[in-house]
Amino acid sequence: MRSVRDSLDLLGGKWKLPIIVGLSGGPQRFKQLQREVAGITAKMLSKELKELEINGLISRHVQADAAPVAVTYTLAAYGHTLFPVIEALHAWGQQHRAHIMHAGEAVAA
Amino acid sequence: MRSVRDSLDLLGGKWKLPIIVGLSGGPQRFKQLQREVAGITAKMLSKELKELEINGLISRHVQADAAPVAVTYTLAAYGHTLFPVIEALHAWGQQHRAHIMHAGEAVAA
DNA sequence: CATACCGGTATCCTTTGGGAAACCGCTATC
DNA sequence: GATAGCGGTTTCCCAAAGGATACCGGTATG
Repeated sequence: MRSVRDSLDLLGGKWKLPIIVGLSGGPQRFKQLQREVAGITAKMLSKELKELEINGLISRHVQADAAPVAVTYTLAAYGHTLFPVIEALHAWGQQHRAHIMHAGEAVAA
Repeated sequence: MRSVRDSLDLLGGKWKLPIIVGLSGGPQRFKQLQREVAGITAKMLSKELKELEINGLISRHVQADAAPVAVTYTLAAYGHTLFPVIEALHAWGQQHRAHIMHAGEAVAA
């Protein structure tokens, strides 16, 4: 219970988990990531990325040599430990969508 | 990704999951539950319980015959489908606490 | 030259989440 | 009669979350 709340403290809010999902397929550049995490503003993305980095879940790499200075964000090793959480959420969300589609029938409680 | 967000829509916020955890041990009366979910106010608990009930995750039972009208909240069958989610969150939170102790470096979000 | 992309930051604003405290009728207990 | 517990609701209020918009210097592209 306390541990559930600990997790929620780190991962709570509208965007943290979606961002991690967005990075779970591999490193992404800022704008790429913004497109992937549909609906997020640059301000929010920037802010959330900072917090995620502080907590060691992702890492930020700057390639200064590149022409327009590329920045990539990568899911850190510690971030990978969140996969079970994400998978559980993913599975439940999927199941829930199906559940809702079927709703409308007689529901015996 | 969309499914993760769906889950977050239903379960997001500070209290929904803690409340479900609080009910996972069996039915609880309102005040009992409030004591169990440490820190929650009656207003919040009342509001969150309504939303959880609307979404079919818990059910509310009134025993009007009893002396001071007992009300009990129970995790509905559908609420039980959240156990994998809760367990994942619980495990991660526990692990994270250990992780932080080990690193000797706690960073609050 | 104009436009667009990159990786953001700064400013302003609205919405919401959520806490504190008072109060409700009812009952049982001291 | 006073107090306490139950299951809440109501009101007031503040802080935080989050959205919209504009802007920055740099480069490449048409």
